[in-house]
Amino acid sequence: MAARTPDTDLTDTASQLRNAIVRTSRALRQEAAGESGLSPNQTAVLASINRSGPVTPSELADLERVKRPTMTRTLACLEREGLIERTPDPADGRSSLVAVNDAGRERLARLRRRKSAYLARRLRKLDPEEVETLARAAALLERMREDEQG
Amino acid sequence: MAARTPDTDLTDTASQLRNAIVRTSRALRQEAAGESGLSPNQTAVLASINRSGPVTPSELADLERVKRPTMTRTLACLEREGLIERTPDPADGRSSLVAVNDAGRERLARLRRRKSAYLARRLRKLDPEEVETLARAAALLERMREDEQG
DNA sequence: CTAGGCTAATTACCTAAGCTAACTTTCACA
DNA sequence: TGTGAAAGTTAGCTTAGGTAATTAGCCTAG
Repeated sequence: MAARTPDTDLTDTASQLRNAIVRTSRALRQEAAGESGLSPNQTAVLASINRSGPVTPSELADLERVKRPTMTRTLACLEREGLIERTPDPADGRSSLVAVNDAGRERLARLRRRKSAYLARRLRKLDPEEVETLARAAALLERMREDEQG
Repeated sequence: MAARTPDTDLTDTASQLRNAIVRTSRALRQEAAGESGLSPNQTAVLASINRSGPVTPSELADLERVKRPTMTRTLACLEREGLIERTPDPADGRSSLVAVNDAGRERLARLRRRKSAYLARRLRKLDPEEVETLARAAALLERMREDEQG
């Protein structure tokens, strides 16, 4: 059976999606510089730690799909901000377990509530079904990312 | 009437979308480093020039929502790669008009065809209606960006 | 039970791509 | 025609990605 979605459409959609993501991500970074005190990257990592519980830096690097040195730096920053805590890994003396502390959870909750954030501001101008489309797109992007985990 | 989409949902969706975008954008950058020869940013700018025809650097900076010095650097790079051309702006001696040349159009077409690109690869594993959701999300993101143009 | 190799984390350094500030050239108009 | 604003660039800062090299801890073969 012929594919419902021929490859030309797919690569075209891929291009459009890619450009939209790149541009939106740029806008997000720019806004974060303003006020929040935490860059979009740092926020995403903090959310990841929160979701995955105590986790080693290496696991986290894999989750976020960055290299370990990059994660080392991000974690150092989150630690300096007092949002995470490390405990020695009982199973491996080379490693440690990273977890979000109270301050970090508070910060995440606050960020999640921010009505004036770039995206929240814009979402409020959309129809409910458009918001729903974006919510499902977000879930799909995460799923796509996780699928390639191996 | 009560909003179909209460603010709590909105800010929550905003958070999820934001993290998904940040992470996907990271993955895109990483892939681009590999092979394509053009970063996602440079690609997005090239596509923008192609879409908007001959355009001044300032207009382009506004379109992409970056500052002028940033655009100067990106244009310098695209020019070095031989993908764009500048002609003096007949209407303003301080400025110039930037346009994609044949090599640039060829490059864009090639990128659009790349079936092995990060997103294209993953889109092929989704249902058609999921692909459709992402396509609509891309359009929405672009629209949201343009709405704030002022 | 230890030698050698593997792995986790870090450090040092490079690059891309945002930004602001400051400078030059050109424009516009009072 | 002189002055202020605007376009583009240059210089320099920051963040966040990367690789290579180092250190410390783990594990296994002999």
